[in-house]
Amino acid sequence: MLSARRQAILRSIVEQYIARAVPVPSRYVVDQYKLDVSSATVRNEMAYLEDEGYIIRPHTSAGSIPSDKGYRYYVESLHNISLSTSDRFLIDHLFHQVEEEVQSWLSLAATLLARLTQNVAVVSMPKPEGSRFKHVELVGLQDQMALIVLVLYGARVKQQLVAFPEPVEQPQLSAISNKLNALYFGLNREQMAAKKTTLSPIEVAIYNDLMKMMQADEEQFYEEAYLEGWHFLFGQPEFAQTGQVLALMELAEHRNLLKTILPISLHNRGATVLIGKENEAEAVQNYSIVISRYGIPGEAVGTVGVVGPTRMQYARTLSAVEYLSTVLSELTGELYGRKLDQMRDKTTEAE
Amino acid sequence: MLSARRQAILRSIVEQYIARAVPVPSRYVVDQYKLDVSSATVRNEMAYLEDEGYIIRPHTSAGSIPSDKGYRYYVESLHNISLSTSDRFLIDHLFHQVEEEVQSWLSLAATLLARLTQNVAVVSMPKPEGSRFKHVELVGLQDQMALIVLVLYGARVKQQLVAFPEPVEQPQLSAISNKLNALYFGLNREQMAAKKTTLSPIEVAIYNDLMKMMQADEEQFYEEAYLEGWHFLFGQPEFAQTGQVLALMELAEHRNLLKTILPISLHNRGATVLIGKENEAEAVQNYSIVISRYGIPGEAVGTVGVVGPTRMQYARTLSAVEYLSTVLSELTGELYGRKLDQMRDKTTEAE
DNA sequence: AGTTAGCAGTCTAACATCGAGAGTGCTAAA
DNA sequence: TTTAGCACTCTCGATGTTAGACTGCTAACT
Repeated sequence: MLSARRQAILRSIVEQYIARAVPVPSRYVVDQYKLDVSSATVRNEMAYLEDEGYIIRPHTSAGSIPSDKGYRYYVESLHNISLSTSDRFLIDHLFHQVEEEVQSWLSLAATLLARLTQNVAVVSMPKPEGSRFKHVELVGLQDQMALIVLVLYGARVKQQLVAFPEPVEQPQLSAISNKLNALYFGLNREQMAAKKTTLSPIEVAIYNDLMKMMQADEEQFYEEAYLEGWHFLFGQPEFAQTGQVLALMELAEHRNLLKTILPISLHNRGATVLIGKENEAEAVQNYSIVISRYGIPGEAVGTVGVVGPTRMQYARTLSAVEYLSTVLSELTGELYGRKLDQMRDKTTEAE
Repeated sequence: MLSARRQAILRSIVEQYIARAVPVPSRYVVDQYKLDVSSATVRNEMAYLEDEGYIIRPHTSAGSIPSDKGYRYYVESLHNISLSTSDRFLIDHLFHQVEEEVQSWLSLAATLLARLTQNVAVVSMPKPEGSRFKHVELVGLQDQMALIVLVLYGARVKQQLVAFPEPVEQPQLSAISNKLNALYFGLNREQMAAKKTTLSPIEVAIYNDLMKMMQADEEQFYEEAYLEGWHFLFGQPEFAQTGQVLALMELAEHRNLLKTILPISLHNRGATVLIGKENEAEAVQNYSIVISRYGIPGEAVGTVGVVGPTRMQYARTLSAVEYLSTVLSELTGELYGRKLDQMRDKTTEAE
């Protein structure tokens, strides 16, 4: 446990480094740390902090920058942070006037989060563990072809083309969809497979497609996510050399970034912060990740978070991620037909 | 008109600069240009090319790099280019095993094109000028809420939540959708607006939503496009400083890049190449764009193309864009129920 | 007239040197 | 325990220098 003064000094170093991206000399700490102490005293304390690994010096006669451990200490010491009312108002306002479509919500959330935190934002779809059949519709496109529109629980809509060996008329298609709807309503994939019924060849073809679509839906957790705000990263002085961000972008384009990041949130309640080397994946060990699960546990959960330099505004980022997580939770709740107050119980409990 | 030798020299300079990204000295031109001439002769010719603005020298005693005009000459001199059979085979193969869903096609096309050309690929949705109503489906989600699933011509499916002032049961929803389907089948937005009928308040609410959805569909031309391959750009030596690409990325994230790029293809048949300053938008004047329209003129068209440094492999890029454009045209054709050979007539005619 | 050898001249990139400035670490005194 | 003060270290920008890469030009050659 650090003495109060050392804490204050560390805090000052972290905040100044976050703000200015330049090693912080003892003099600047004195300026900010109002109590009457000289820079020499601060230097002594800084020497201790350096020994303990909270701060690092680029070279002997330079100021200090926080280490991952220093950032961690700083983050742990944050509490009672919350987004400014004006930001909250902005978010609420924008969410009220956006289309009522999941994609729009997520896209808006990603854009907003990126803007607020000046970093890359990640928002994934809210998804139940497995997909459940709700409704299917068959729309004839031409003689031997139709569009399958599959509605799953959670207002997820899938579409796929299907070709038949022989022409099929719309009335017949409607009959088939009625039959399938009656048969499978409310079931998940296993239950549908277990259901023994005799189906015509055409129905079998459609049934197979439905199963494939539901499976694909379950697998595309990692695919359907919004990544927004790359250009902020390039603006940061630590990434002036393109090489630094290159690895991260490659990861992102191969969808591996999402596989790396998204599972983090699932094992924790509330927002999680991973700083630099605390990350398992090597490519993100120069970055910090602030991430939170949202949605209704057991029903449908998604992930919302931020990736940025370890030198990020943790307080602001944490509060932004947390606030957006509750907003998205409410929206998911509406989608799943829960009463909002029921939902609030579940999310605030996590704090 | 340049003499054959000057052409050959220019060509050699362009190709070597594309390959190595380093100013090309006269000696290297001699090495590649097999005929017996000395570097001095080549230098004389290079002096001419420089006077005429085909090449540029970074400084007095440096090799030369092609100017936009030089690239333009080079591109014009390309002919009979086509993608290697192995690449073509790869593309065909991958497109055969992908899901039959427009999004999958486009995403695959973007990824492939980015890989093949090592640059940023842009692929936009195939879209008719206006949207035409095909089918609507109403799925009750909870008492006072339903999901509108709107199918437009071109297998475009839109979904939106709608809330009612009072509970509405599924049978009533089905009745409404039947009525609307009978009423509006095959109409575009203007025709739907012109159609005078008496609608119940709930029907009016849905009608309004439908109109909004169709309008949004028409406007989202610029939104729905796939951009893939950013990381290649950062690998290029000319963009080692992040500042260069920053402007482009910002443009991309605000969707303005698409507004800039996509219209280019619409006024031309076949692939279009815009080199450096030939671009109108300032932010892309350091880049070249190779872009082509695809689809069925008058029915539904989309855009496929590449953005990269002016120093790009034009032959390869052109052929890749052109080939993917025909592949996507065929797929669009299937979607719109045209016979493939009809379609081929239209697209090859453009060459 | 076109070509070329040869060489002077130009420019860059890499490296070394230098000095100013910034900050520290240490010492000795308060 | 704190601090004034100073020697020491390191960076950064400026300046200088040199080797090497190419060119441009001239004069000779075919």
